[in-house]
Amino acid sequence: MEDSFKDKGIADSRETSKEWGGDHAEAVDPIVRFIEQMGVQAQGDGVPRIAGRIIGYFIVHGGPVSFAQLAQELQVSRASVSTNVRTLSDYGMIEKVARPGDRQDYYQLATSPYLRMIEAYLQRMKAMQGLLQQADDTIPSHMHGTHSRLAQMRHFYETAVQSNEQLLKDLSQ
Amino acid sequence: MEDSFKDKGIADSRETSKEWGGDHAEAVDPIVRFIEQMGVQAQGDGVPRIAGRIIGYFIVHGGPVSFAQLAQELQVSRASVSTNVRTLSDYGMIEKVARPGDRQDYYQLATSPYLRMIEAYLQRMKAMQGLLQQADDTIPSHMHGTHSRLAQMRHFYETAVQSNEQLLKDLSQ
DNA sequence: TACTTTGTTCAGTTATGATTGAACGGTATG
DNA sequence: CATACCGTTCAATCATAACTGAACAAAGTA
Repeated sequence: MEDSFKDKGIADSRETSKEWGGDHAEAVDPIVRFIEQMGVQAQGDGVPRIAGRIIGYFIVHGGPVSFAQLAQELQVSRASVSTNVRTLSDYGMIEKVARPGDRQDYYQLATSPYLRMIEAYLQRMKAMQGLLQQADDTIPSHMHGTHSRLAQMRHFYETAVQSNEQLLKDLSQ
Repeated sequence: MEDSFKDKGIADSRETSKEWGGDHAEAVDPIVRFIEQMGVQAQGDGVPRIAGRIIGYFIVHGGPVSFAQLAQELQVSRASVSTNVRTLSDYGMIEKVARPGDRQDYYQLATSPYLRMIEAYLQRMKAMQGLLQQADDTIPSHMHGTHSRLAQMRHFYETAVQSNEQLLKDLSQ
C-alpha cells in the first residue's frame, strides 16, 4: 500500500467523530467521503454499494490490498467482500495478485479498469439489438408501422454500438 | 392506433392460452413476447419493468394511445401508468398529445426517444466527473498515487463524455 | 493430530424500490 | 346540484437484491 494509513476502519471515523445527529455540518475526511460517494454513485448505477466502495478504496490505495484489509477498512462482512470482489474480478476491474509467503488473497486495480465498464455497456446494447432482431423476424410483416419503428430503433443502437466500439479502441490505443 | 388490434388485454393472453405450467414450449404471440422482453430488458437496465413495457407497447402501436388503454392492455394499475408515464415524459421518451373532444390523456412516442437515453447516460457520467473533481480538490496533494489514479479516471470519463456528445450530435444530425 | 487462518457458500435478515388499492381533486355532463 | 369520469397521490404491500452470520472446506502450522 503506497500511501501509508491509519489502521482504524474507514467507517469507524463516524463513530469517533463528535456526534452524529448534530445540527452543524460535519467536517468529513475527504478520503472517506470519496469512498462513500463512490458507493452511492455505484448504487445509482445499479451496482452494489459495496462494490463501488471497494473500487473507491482501490483508487485511493492502489497497491495490493488484502482481503481481510478490505473487510476491516470498509467495515463489511467477509461474505460481502468475497462476493463483491469476485464480481469485480469477473468484470475485469480488479485482479487477484499473489504474494510469496502470504496465504491471503491480495487484489489491485486492473490496468485499465474502465474499459470493462464500456464493454458491459456494449453487451447490454447488443442484447437489445438481439431483442429487436427477433421482433423484426417474428412480428407479422404487414405491420408496417411497427417494423418502421423497430428499424428506427435498430438504427439507433447500431450507431451507438459503433460509437462505443470506437471509444473502446481509442481508450486502449 | 395505426395497426388495429384485438381489445383483450396483452397480459390476458396467458390466461387464455392452454395451460401455464405445461411441460411443452408455449407458442407466444411475438408482439406480447416483444413487449414483455422490453420490460425485462428495462428491469435489467435499472428501469421499472412497466416503463419498459410501455415503451414496447408504443413501439408496436406508435399512434396516440390513451391512458386507460395502457392500463388495460398492459394489465397494470392506473397508479402505475400514471407514475411511469410521467417518468417517461420527463425523460422525453414519450409525449402527451391532446385530442379534441376527448378528455382522456393520450401519449405517443417522442420523435427521437433514444437521444434522451444518451443524455441521461451523459448526466450520470458528469456526476461522476464532479465527484472526481471534488476528490482531486480535497484530498491532500502529497498522496501522489491517489491523484494519479484519479487523473487516469478523469481522463477516461472525459473521453467517454466527448464520445457520447459526438454520438448525440450524429444522431440528431 | 489438533488448531488456526482464510475464503466461500448458504440460509436468513434487511433495505430498497416497484406496484397497487383507495382516497382525493378536478372537470365535464346530466 | 348530483353523478360520472379521469388522473394523481399516498400509505401499504410485494418483490428483489444486498448484506450478514454461521457453518464449512481447504490449507497451513504446531
